[in-house]
Formats: sequence, C-alpha cells, structure tokens
Amino acid sequence: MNLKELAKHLNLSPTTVSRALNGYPEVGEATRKRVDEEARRFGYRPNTHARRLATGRAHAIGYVLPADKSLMIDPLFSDFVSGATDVYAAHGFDVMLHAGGQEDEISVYQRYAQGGSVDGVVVLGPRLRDLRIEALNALHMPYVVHGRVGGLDSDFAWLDIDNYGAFYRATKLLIDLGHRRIGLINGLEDFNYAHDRRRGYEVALHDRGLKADPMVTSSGLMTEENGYRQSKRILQLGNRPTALILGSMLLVAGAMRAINEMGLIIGRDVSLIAHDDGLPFLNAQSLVPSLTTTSSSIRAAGERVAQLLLGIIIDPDAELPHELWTVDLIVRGSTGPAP
Amino acid sequence: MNLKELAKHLNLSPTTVSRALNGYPEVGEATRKRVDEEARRFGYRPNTHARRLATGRAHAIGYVLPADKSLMIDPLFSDFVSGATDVYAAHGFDVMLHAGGQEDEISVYQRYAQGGSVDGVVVLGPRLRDLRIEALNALHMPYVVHGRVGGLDSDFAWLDIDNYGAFYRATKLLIDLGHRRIGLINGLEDFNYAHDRRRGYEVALHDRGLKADPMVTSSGLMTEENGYRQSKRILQLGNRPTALILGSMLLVAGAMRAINEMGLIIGRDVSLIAHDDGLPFLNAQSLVPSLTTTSSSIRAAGERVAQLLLGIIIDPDAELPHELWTVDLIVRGSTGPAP
DNA sequence: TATTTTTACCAAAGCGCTTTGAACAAATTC
DNA sequence: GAATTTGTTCAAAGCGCTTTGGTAAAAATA
Repeated sequence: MNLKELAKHLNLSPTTVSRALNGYPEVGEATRKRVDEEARRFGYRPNTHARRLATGRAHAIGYVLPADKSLMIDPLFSDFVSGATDVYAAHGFDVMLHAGGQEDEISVYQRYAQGGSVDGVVVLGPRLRDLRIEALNALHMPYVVHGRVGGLDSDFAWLDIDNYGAFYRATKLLIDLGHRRIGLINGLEDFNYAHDRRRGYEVALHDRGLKADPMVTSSGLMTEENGYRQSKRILQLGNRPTALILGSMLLVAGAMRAINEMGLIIGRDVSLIAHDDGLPFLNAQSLVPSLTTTSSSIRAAGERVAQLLLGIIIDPDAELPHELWTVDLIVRGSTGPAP
Repeated sequence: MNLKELAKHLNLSPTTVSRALNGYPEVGEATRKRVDEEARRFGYRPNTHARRLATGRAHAIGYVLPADKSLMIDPLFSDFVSGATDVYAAHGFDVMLHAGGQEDEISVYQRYAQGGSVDGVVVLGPRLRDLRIEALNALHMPYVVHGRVGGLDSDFAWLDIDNYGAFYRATKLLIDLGHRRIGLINGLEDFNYAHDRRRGYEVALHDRGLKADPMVTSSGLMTEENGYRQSKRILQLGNRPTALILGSMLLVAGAMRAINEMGLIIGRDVSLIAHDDGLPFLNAQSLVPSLTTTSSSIRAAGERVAQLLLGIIIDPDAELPHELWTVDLIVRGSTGPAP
C-alpha cells in the first residue's frame, strides 16, 4: 500500500493525503480524520527512501566506532546508544552503525556525507588530537562530540563529564584521608578523558605539595586483566601506595583480584576509588566493601547527546551546545584512612 | 555532484555513466575507465536514497535489541555486531540499530517492513517461545536468528552454538574429576541458550546416575553481582558443591570475589568452568588460576550471521541455513580433582 | 554488396514521496 | 452586488538514481 493507492481509495489526491498525514494546516479537519483512520486501518507507512529522497533529509544519525579494536570503547557503547535510540525514534530518526571495520572512521564519514546517508554523526572517544573534527567540518556534517578535543581553534558541539574535576576531587579525598602515596590506573591517555583525569590527579597532588610518581601510575586498556596486572605491579613496589584510583569498573574487577591475592584488605590496607559509568553488569555499590566512585551515567549522556545532535540538525543556526556535567563523588566503603 | 552533472561533464548520458559505475557489460572499456577516473576525481557517490528508491532495495540490515533493559544482552552486543559491519559494508549494506526503546521489537519490525527500511534483520537472544519469528514470517522479512527457538513448526534460518553439548561436556569433565555435587549459575532460562545449557548439565548428571539439586542451581541475570550472590549462596550450603559451572565471564568475576572472600581456593576447594564469549575486556586465560572454559567467539558468530543473512537476501530461493557450532572445552587451571 | 548481428550508447519512464503553483468554492469585505 | 480574502483541494514537477526499450554505427555474416 503506497500513497497513490491510499489516495485513490480515499478519492483524494496524493497531495492532500500527504499533507494530512504530515500535519500541514491546509487540509480540512474532516478529511484529515478520514485520512488518518484509513491510513491506520491499512497500516500505511510512507516509504522511507522516497520520503528521504523528496525531502533531502536522511532522517538518520551515524555512529561510527573506531576501526582499531584495541581502543576498547566497546563495552560502554551499548549503554551509550541504548539511551539514544528512543530519542531518535521519537523524532523519526534512525541510527546507522559502523563498528570496528577495516575502513577508517573518516572514510566512513565521507561515504555518509557524499551519499547523504545521515544528517549527523556522534563522535565517540575523542583523542587529544583528533582528525575527525576537522574532517567533519570540511564535510559540513553536523556532529556532537562525546567528550572534548584539545588544541582546536574551531568551535564544535560537545557534551563531556568533568573528568578533571572528578579525579581532582577523588585524589583530594584520599589526601584528606591521610594518603600520601596514591596510585593511578588510568585508561589510554591518548584519549582526552584519560588525559583530563590524570591532570586532575596530578594537580590535586601538587596542590597539597605532593608529586606524582610515575612508578605508581599507568595508562592502558581498561580490561580486567590490565587492572590486575597494573595494580599488582604497583602494590608490589617496596614503597607501596595506600590507595589506588582507577579509570573503570573493569579495572576494579582486576584490581580486587590482585588485592585479594596479595592478602590485602580493601579500605584498610589499600583504599580504592574508581570511575563508574553505571554499566548494568558491574555494580559498584554491591561490592564488598562497596566501592567509592566518581559516577556518571553513560546511558544518560548518550541520551542527552542525541537530543543535542537533533537540536543542531533541526535548527542549523542554533548556537553549538557545550555541556559539562559534574561528576558525583560517592563515598562508600572502599576508602578509609591511610594505614 | 550528482549523476546528471557527472554525465554532462563527461559528455555522456546518465544511463551510460550509471552502467559504467555499476559494472554492466554494455559499456565500452575506454569509456568505463574514463567514467571511473572522473567519478573518483570528483569524489562522486550515488545518493543512497535515490538508489534505494530506484532499486527497491534498502541495502540495510536491522538489529533490534530487546526493549526490556533487564534482559542484558548488551555487553555482548558490541562484539557481536562489530564483526558484522565489515561484512555488510563489503556488500554495500548499512546497519540500522534500534536499542532498548519503549517500542517493542515486533513494532519496530513492522515499521521497518512497511517503510522498506531494511532488507533483513538479525534476531538476537531468542526466547523459548519467541513471538518475533512468526511476526517476521508474516511480514515476509528475511532474518537469521542468533540462537534457536523451540516449539516452532516453521523452518527458519539460524546460527547457534552447541550450548547443550558444551555444558554436557563441562559437567561430564567435572564428574570425571570426581565431583559429585556440582552447582550451576545459569543465565535467565527463559532464553533458549540458557535452557539448553541446563539440559546439558542435567543430562550429564543423569547419565552418571546423579541428579541435579535445585538448591545448587540458579537462573538469573548475568551480572557480576548476581555471580557473587548466587555463588555465595550456593557455597554456603551445608553440603556445599565442589564445583560450579557458570554462564558467563561476568558471573565468574562475581564468583571469584565470593570464593576469595570465603577463603576457598579455586581449583582445589572449588572447581570452576564458565562459558566464555571471548569478550576482549574479560580474559579467561589471564585469571589466576586460569579459567577452564567452554569457549566460542561471539564476534565470529556475529560475522557469520551477517554472511548468512546476506546470503538469503541476495538469493531468496536458497535453502535456509542452519549452523550449529561446536564449542571448545578448554581445560585450564580452575578445574581439579574433587577434594 | 546487402543483410544480419553485435557493440556502445541514449531518451525517457518510473521508484514513492513532497512541494510548488494554481484552481475553485465559500466566506468575508467594500 | 462586485471585489477580495480564506479554506480546501489538485495537477504536475522534481528529488537522483536505475532500467526498459530503443537507435545508430561498427563488425560479422551471407
């Protein structure tokens, strides 16, 4: 069942039916109701591609995951996007996904732009110097960055959490508890978020007259295994830290394993603070002892990014949004006074 | 730059240019080369929607995640789909994603079908009785199920791993090692894969004259927390099992926490076998002791499902594929003789 | 040389929708 | 009562591509 058939069935022109369904004012109330009813009765849906061709709008958003599998933003992605698809669907937008392929992200963007496949994209996991931003600008493709990119002159739309502030406060909390030697098990510091976190950590130490010892920090993949390895390495040092700050719950899983294995007690021998993205499968509160965290819902961020992106697509003249979310520091049982 | 402009620039008709680019035979070698070169030079890409409207093919595949967040197939999804997008891209297909929305899956399928948005869908996480299959049949929408659905008369395309066999062999291995009381921490048994695993477990026990004690089994979300809770509950029983079989690595993370907390030694006091989907962030081999697993790459499965789906889309008359993958039982350090 | 086949190209129709410009009737204003 | 405005409707063009049904020139056949 297509528009023409529906129109013929209703004894109306396709024009009128199209307008009735799309809520244009120049159509009588009676006919509008009649059209709506029959359309529903026949289960009529306009052909997506015809509509897109006619309007010039793709009504789709692109999510392109990095080609390099080792970058591992994966475990977060499902949650990040699951909040978003509902927002898009409410506006009649689809989500197109390209994940971990051979083709690099910028090529995918070019393909999207030239084929008119999407009206905008979400940029995930921005690096310190990220070529994607300038590529997207050149393509005139609307986008919102989840995170920020340093060292760029041009303005761009972003939503980020205050990674700097979060780790600053986490470090400060530990210092206030008497810890003087604090380890950091960070994500890959090529990523802006991890870079910001380290800065927060270092500045907090410096503000209290302490200095960061590279021996007790690390930057790497946020896997359970790496959490285990790094925390073990750091806690086996002669002058071992009394506290660790970790970039993700997966790192914590590994760290707890190492700590248990070494016979140390969390919250007594070694305090732990980690960043918690609110992933449903790894709960900070239910750990024993429950975990002190810097918390921010990645799902909520995904949802909000979707709204922001729709905003700049619908009104291209609107100012580019910048949102910096403060991060909750939730003190639970894994942090205690320095031994 | 569109076809017409490119054609004018080349002093050719749009017809010829289109045919040249799409590899049709009725075009001279010299002109073909000329067209290809100029197209590349101008970065010409056919408009996706125009092509789709003209051909009647969406050149897109739909992935619809369950609306119910509690079902938690999420942590696997990124990996499952990341293997697939490359396969699709190689055939010029896009991936459309709808995740965790208010709208139930069948409604999304209807929307896809009526709007012609996708040429096929992948059905994820099939339940014991799954209404999606019949809905898709009614819509004449090609699909491949990752997993199987019981109790259906109609034939359908699927790729599944041998969950029954995997847990049968895992259980048998433990029995052979002298274990007589073996716990099972399973996924939600509303899912077919978890149902099959329990069957494998129960039949293996039965074959050796043992019977499953409901007290030492559980069926629930595959979260770290649930792994912790259930293993703790089961291991605190008066007559405690000497081995546990677990449905996922996340459950293992929780179980290890419980086991450490109770002062038990893995591989000595309690043996562990878990199913490993090969998620990059949680590595079975690197645990201490390394974990005995039933292993199957969810990424490889995702890739293969993509190939199968493309197969039945490209040739609708082809027979519906059914692939049952055997699961590797990899014996490592977490399994030992019963104490 | 005359006829058929092949090769290389093109004009035009069509995919299903939206949107522009026009038309007609009814309601309002002068 | 004539002129204008308003409210509803429609015919037709157009979005950018593919594809059908040609045609003219070149090559092969008779």
